[in-house]
Amino acid sequence: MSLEGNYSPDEIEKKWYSYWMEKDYFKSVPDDREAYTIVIPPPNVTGVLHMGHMLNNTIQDILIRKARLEGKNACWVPGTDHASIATEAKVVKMLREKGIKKSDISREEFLKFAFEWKDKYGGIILEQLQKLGASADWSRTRFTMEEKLSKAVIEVFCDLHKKGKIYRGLRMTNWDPEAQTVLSNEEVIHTEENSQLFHVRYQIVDSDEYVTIATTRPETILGDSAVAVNPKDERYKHLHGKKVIVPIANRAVPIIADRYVEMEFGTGALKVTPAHDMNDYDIGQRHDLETIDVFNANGTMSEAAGFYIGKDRFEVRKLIVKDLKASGNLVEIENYRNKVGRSERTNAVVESRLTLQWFMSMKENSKEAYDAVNNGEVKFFPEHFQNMYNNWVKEENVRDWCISRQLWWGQRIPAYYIGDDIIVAPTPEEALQQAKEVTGNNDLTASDLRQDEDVLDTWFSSWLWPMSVFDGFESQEELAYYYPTNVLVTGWDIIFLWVARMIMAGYEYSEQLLGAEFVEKNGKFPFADVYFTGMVRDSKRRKMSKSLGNSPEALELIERYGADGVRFGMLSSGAAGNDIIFDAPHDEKTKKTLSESAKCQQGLQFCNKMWNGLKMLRGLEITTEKQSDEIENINQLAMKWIEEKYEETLAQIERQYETYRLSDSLMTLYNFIWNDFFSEYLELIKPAYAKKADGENKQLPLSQAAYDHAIDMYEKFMTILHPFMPFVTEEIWHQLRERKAGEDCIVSTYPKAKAYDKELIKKVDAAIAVISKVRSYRSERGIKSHLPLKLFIKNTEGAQVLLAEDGLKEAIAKRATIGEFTVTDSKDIPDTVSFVIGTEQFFLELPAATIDKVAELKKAKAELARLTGMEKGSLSKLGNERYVNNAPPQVVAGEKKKLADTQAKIEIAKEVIRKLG
RNA sequence: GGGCGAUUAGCUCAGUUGGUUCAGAGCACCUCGUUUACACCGAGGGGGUCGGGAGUUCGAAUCUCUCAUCGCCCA
Repeated sequence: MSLEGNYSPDEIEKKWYSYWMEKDYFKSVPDDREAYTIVIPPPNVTGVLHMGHMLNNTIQDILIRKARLEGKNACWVPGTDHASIATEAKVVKMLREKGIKKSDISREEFLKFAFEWKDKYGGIILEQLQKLGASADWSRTRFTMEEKLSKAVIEVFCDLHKKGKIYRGLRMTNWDPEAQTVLSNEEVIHTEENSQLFHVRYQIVDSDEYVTIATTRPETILGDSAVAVNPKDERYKHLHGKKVIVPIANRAVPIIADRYVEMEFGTGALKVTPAHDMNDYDIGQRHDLETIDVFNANGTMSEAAGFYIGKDRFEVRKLIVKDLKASGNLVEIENYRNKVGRSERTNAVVESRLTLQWFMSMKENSKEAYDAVNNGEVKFFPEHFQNMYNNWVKEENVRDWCISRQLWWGQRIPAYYIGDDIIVAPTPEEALQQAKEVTGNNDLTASDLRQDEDVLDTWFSSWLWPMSVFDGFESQEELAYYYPTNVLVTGWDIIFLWVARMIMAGYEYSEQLLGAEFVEKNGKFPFADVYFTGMVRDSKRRKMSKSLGNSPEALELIERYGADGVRFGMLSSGAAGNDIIFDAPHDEKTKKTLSESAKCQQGLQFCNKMWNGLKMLRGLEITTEKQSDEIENINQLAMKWIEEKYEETLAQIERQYETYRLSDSLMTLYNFIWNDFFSEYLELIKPAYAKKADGENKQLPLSQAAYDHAIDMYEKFMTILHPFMPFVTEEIWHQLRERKAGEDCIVSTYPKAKAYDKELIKKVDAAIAVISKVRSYRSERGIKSHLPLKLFIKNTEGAQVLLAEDGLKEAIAKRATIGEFTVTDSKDIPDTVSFVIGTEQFFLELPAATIDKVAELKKAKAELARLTGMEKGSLSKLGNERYVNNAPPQVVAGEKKKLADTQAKIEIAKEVIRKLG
């Protein structure tokens, strides 16, 4: 690969990814090393890569790559989720396009189509993750509905049933009329929507009087069984026990008194529809009311409604309003905002419906899950998600988990019915055997048993993921090595759907599978840490989604900026746990979000910067001859300093990793590489140009020692940066020097942080400040950067200490273009301006015409005022006994030092003013 | 209705148990520079009463209370 031109990621990324795959670097098999394990949050099998995946998987990849570099046995298990509702919906749609109706084919035929579909489109998202650089062990790719994992799900169902934790019952449930299945509470998204509140009057039986109720759902009037008022409500006391006529339906229903009714809401009278509202159902139970289900499964009006039969519920809302108006029973329509529950998957408005379903009791498991997080066995990052978690999982709030779904795509519930008996068994054969025992009839055959038609909730398979991907339910060999996993990286939106339930499964099964001794030693939890990523949002803070069209195309971003650039962009967009605002611009004309990003661009520019730095180093002439003392001194200082800076950076990054502050780590590293390594270090060692005898301007050579050192440093931070930007680092790693087989950045050694020399760093910081000050004067006065200037430093103890550092003086001279740099005892040097760095005073000689005495005086006076204020503050603090006695000694000592420094600076400022004025 | 979180520079955000110059970073912006790695660059610069108010403290961006605005979770 030539080093010409700018860095172009495309080819390089392809090359290294296939190289890593060939070398099997992502593969993990149990050995005697420490394991570092992450299981992927399995994306939907038919999904395509979106911004959320990129963020999430970038973070997982960083953690895995770092662990690998640290010599751990890093194992990242990829896979996909069968996503029953979403996938079934897609397959149904695909079949419809082929002219096939789901109702016309058998379960077996449907599943055949579904598996064909899955085989065709199922792997796409995983291939896309590879483009991002994900170093998952692809040989371990799992699927929640594959045979082994399904077997585990069925076993778990039977086991929990045996333990009495799974039961079947008739409950008010959430019904998705589009998918035509029941949903768990967690799959219903409640949002505020604009709607209307209809005031409808019901006539009192045998009276001219009416009672007016307010409802957002007039179409359910046909299912009314009562009108309820608050018992304390004076307005309606005279109506208790009377009856009213339900409009349209023309049925008489009782007026009942129930404390649930809020007197202030609407008219204070509530229509009660036990079949279609959770609260109404409860009222119905209390008052023994009739339950009239007026909807069919698909959300159209049922026979029981008696009117509008077969029409959709929202169409009926309009019709019924019209009819109510015509009969004079519509009193008022009020605009209103109310919470509407929609299906997470189909976005259909969810109906409450009384259905017979399978549930899992949450009582015991939720308590364990609560304790796990609250006693610190499982740690959340950021911590505050613990509050949200506790709120859901605590005993008084948690509700039983509805686990059956009226779908075909999923694990079929292993429950078999014969007469009134329910047999739960892992296989039909075992079910038959049990049925014979239960009924006492030995002549039963398989056809006498009817298996439950429903499948299990997708999450009922994903909650086992950290165990089932290691085949933990059939053999414990791998599980014992990889379990518990180290960290789970996921979005906070599935904290209840998934995270809480995996914790429950961990506590339910780890001991059962691995034994008491194992869990005693290693813990029952499925993961030690949970890193919650934020949601990726657009500039209006809306969640990025396909339907809104507000998301850039993930793959286009990778094409444009390279995976490294995109990883950089994702990471620098926001801190852990916070939602991240992704800065993709908007095309005003087409209203579309462009697949562009300034932050990803910055990432690509960073790659380019490193690329060009390498180019420069490689282009230098190298010599083994001894250089001038001046050059040797500068090089020595630069080398010493960058090593200390490197150690400082490393220590900082390590601290940030511990709390998963990965964006901070990347920025720390970015600053080190760009500012310290390139802008300071490399500029310090870079040889100057000199006129040769023939008049040609030629760059001097660089000493071999300095070159080798630069390459060493470069190599070191390639390893540190590798987890964040794997491709560019691997490429540069190989460009830095000839490599033997297997000597690759991805498997290089991550260094351990060491102590570093803070004093040296401070001294060089001061030197950099001097250089910056000189340049600032040049910039203000329009003095060319290559015109040498004279610089003086006042001879003090501090100055001696500073200049005792070999090379420091020369370094300042080189970087600030100082012709003469002299230590002076004089207080007054003509044609100079004076400035203070730290506590040292410097005088910079400038062309007389460029010195503005008035401005200098003004500056000096302002400085004096600032310093005097600071002195006053320090004096009052130190004069305060309570401060001196209460504040920690090092703080007081610091304050004393600050005062002394301030006072020294005040003297200098006064001196400067005296001279000028 | 119950709960959680946020409010710091034009934008996106840090600020680690209250304490050394703590008011920061990146981007954006302004000025200058086409010097020989990189204009996807270099040098320099401007910019915030830390949402308002009160309190605790020797000391508050940080702790407490309160108000305001915004976001989220669960009913």
